[in-house]
Amino acid sequence: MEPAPALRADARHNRVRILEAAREAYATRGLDVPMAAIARRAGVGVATLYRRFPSRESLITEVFGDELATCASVVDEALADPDPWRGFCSMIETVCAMQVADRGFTEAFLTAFPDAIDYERTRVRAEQGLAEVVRRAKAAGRLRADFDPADLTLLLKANCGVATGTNEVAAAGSRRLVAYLLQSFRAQHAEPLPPVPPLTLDLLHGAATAR
Amino acid sequence: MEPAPALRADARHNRVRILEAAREAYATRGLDVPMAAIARRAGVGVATLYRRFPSRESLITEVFGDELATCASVVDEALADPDPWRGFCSMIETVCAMQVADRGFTEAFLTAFPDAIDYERTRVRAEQGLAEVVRRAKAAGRLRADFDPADLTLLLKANCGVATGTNEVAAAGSRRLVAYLLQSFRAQHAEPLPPVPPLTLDLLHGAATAR
DNA sequence: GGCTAAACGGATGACACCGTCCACTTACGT
DNA sequence: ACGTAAGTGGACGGTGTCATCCGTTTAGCC
Repeated sequence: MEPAPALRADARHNRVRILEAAREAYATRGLDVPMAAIARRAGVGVATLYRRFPSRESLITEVFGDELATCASVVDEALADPDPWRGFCSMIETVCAMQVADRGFTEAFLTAFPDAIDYERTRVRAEQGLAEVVRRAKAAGRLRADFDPADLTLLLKANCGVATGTNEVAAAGSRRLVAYLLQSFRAQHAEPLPPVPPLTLDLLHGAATAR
Repeated sequence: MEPAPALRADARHNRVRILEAAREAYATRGLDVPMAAIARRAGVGVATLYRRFPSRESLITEVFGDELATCASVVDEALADPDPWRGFCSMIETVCAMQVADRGFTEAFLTAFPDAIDYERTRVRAEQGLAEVVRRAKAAGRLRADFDPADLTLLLKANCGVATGTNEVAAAGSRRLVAYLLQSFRAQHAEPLPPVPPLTLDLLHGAATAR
């Protein structure tokens, strides 16, 4: 999977610089930063950037790959928590805080990853972990029975909407939204029932791609 | 307020066509549609469009003005409902459905209206109505006491996040999100309390502008 | 040290959109 | 009917971004 043509030392160095610059830029200014800006920030020429990452997409994919890994680790933490409900909640809070802190991350979630084949594995693992977190929380009787794993995607997308705008306000808004939603998710509060067909992750994903 | 320089008949006609075209375009493709596309859709030249609406912003402002008026009428309906809680709920559901159905409307809400001086009056009226709806619902004991009118903005922004992507999926997601949130808003469910400082509308508005 | 392929960076062409300018057309008052 | 001012459409210059090409520099091996 890695026939890595063995980059020269300076090339490897620059590659890292580019990734760092891209991550910073995406985090602060969102996903559609000019390639030239990233190159400048990284202290390299545009050509270097394009040689290393043939398309804008491949760069985004690469950067986002790391973030996705972080996500996966958050899921693992949730599973490690002895209290299933606390794990569930703090997982959600953490990811939402990440979304607010990093605008690019947010957009990447919306825009979906068209060719994220490399991450498919990570993604699947994350999804399985997620399903397990949900299952545990339900089994503990704390999470309402009609909660669907896809509701997490829903929450994430909702949080994206709140995450626009800047820092503190977005952060406060996000925390409040999450607090509200977590209350709805609790088993004790399970009202009649939300009369809505749960969405599958695939559908949401497909829609984002098809846009 | 309307020294209306009395447009010629054909000009008036075209103006309407432009507004219609713009509304359609914004609804389906979002807010950043090329001016040329709108002109073509309206069957007029680009110059005509620019003469009628000096800047892209002024066009958006104009189109959105109508939508805002619709919004205001929804608030009035809520106030007219003898059951405060039902009015509150259906108001939210209606507006959210509108957001999902019209992508431009959604974006306009996020991007804020920098020079919407003309609408200031409508906006203020809508906000006052909103506050009244909230007050009534609280007085009826159905809406939790720590609910802040700004939470409506929060909900709207969250719904924006869900509204991206296409039609049915977005619609289903939105309905489900709203259902969840409405449950949290109910007085009976008022949990310990969301430990989050309520946001003021001004802050949210300011943040969107400052972006 | 010196050679070579890898890596570099800036200049460059292609493209899309914005907003203006100008020569032609048409509504409408007399 | 006809003159004129208002209205119209398309062409055009300006700008910003993408992605490539090419002459120059440099790392790494002998």
